[in-house]
Amino acid sequence: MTSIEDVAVATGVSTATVSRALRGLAGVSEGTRARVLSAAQELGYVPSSAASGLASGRTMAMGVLLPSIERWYFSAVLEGVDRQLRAAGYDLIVFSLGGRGANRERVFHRSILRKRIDALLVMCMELTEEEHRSLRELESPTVVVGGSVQGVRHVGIDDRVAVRDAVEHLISLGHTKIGHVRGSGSDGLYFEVPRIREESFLETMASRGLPVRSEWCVFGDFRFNESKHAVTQMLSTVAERPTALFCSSDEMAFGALTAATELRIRVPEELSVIGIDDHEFAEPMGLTTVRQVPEEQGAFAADLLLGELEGRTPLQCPPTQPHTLVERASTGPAPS
Amino acid sequence: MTSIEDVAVATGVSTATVSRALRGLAGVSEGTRARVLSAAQELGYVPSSAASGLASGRTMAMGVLLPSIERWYFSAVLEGVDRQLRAAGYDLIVFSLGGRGANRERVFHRSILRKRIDALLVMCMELTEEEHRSLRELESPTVVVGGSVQGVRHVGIDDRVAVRDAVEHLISLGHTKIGHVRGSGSDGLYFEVPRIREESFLETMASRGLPVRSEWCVFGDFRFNESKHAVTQMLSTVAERPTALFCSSDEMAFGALTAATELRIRVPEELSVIGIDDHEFAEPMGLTTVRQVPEEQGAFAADLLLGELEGRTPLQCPPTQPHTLVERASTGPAPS
DNA sequence: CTGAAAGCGCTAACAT
DNA sequence: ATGTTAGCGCTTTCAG
Repeated sequence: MTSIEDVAVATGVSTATVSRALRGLAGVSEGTRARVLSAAQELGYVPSSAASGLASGRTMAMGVLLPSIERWYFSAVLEGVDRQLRAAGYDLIVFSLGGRGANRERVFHRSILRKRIDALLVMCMELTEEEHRSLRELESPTVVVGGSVQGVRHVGIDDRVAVRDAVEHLISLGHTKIGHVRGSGSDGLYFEVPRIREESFLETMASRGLPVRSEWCVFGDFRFNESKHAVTQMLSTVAERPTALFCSSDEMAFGALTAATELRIRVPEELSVIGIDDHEFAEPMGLTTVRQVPEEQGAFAADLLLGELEGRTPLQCPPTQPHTLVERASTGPAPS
Repeated sequence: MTSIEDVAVATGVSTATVSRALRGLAGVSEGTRARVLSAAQELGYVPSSAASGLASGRTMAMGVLLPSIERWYFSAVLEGVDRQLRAAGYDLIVFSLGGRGANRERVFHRSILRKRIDALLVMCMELTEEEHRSLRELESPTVVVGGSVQGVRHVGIDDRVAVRDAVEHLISLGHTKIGHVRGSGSDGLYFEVPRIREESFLETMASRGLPVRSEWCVFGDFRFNESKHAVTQMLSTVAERPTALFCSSDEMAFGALTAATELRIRVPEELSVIGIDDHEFAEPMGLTTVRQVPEEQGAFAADLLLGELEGRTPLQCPPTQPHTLVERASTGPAPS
């Protein structure tokens, strides 16, 4: 590998000057900079991140800790994070717990703390007190994306209001018999979001004086398949059917939609379905939903962290991210 | 930060011994090792990856270069890669081109080559000759996952055969009027797979003496929405409809399914639909498809690379990954 | 089995 | 504007 030394020799300057020139620092004459640049180019020189990281204390990499990569929300956030990071010349290191929390300790110690990252973005999970302390000692700025977590600032929509908007949309269409398809965090990894969504559903119903029937509330595990089964089961056994279903995520709403189709229950004439997310499939499936844009959330969070790494003053309370009701064909007036 | 020096002092041994003890190398008495371990534990010592990377030349990180994170196949592969890496104590660095190939040069030089990774897994895209050379100089083992690429070994299914299996399944059901929903790589990032799938469709049809009608072949861009529109358009304008549709991916098959539903075309009575992938939604949507398991492919590729990093002899031709036809409700006998 | 010492390749004062 | 000089924290010969 060609090192900074080689470039220095080739240009006839010191390594310090090469370093300065390459990083665009002030205090290098234009002539020298040009010669350094071309020599570096010529030699195919690429600085070693390990060496510069060791010397400068900055790794130019950011970590993202998440429960799993594959879920729509997570990969979308990742996409947004990556976009900003790439633009800023930072690398993205992914720490996935792969659905299980078991190896979490190892992830944290063997990876995150190894001075490999300058900042950490945590997706929808709580850090233990000890993990927090470790990060504070490392002085790595941290932010949570997606689910509010006590004591840590977070970037995300206001789930409470988003749910209320969804449910009130149903109510405004005349629905009173409203069921709920809820999720939960696998292994308690991101339990906050499903909980808040359920609470808000109950609150909104209560505030409108509408009863909630427990047989209309089923568990869809944030998944299409689970939701489809649960909803099928519910719709085909219950004495009286709900006229609308609020689903805590679009994927579960897809399940509800599919269940309805298979049971020959017309949507929205007999059953309205609303979700949350605006998943890529929501539009083609005609699903009414509350849109959130995870990619933007990820980008926002990444920018926030990036800003702090560049010395901007820490933002203690990032602004709430926007959500919007998107009306499509899956909701309609309650049957009379 | 507590350094190896601190641990050495606390234990009363040299840093060299601490290093050996912590890494489990031979030549350290059990007593010493135990004392070192407990001191390290006590002090909360975590080795710096930059320092050890610089000194040893191994970063304990692997890179994954992909066109975008969010597409199902990519994130699923990533999940598999991460699983194996995590188990081996390696970190995962993600280089996403974010759909556009523009910043590719920068990604490569500013990131990949910066001695930040020990090996590179490339997803579905070709490396330029120069990129290859760079990696060879770095001596980083490389492998491509998902689409065969000339001159580089790759891990993936045999797309040609997979497509043939799908199409022959339709033919065996008596279909002769078969259409195709094809994809393509965005910006030529992963053009190989869609091309092979299309070719194989044509070949299979030809080999059975079946004509291919160009008006039945539409472009779905590997997406639900595009596919739905294209299929809707096609089915509602064509003089005679096909009785079956082979879709180059499940997501496009979902689009076809949805299009059919909206047009009140019964599946599979009037139209059979088959995809490729076995996407998470395929089962609940009742889609017949050819299953591939990207997570396993990613894990396999990661293992392959990991093995070489540990000195196992390079595998020039990784075995073809398996695919299986999964029959569900979306395919049935051709209408008579 | 353990220690001393020489770097790995770069950055960051401090000089000039 | 540029060079000198120390390290950054670890690994790795080479001795003992």
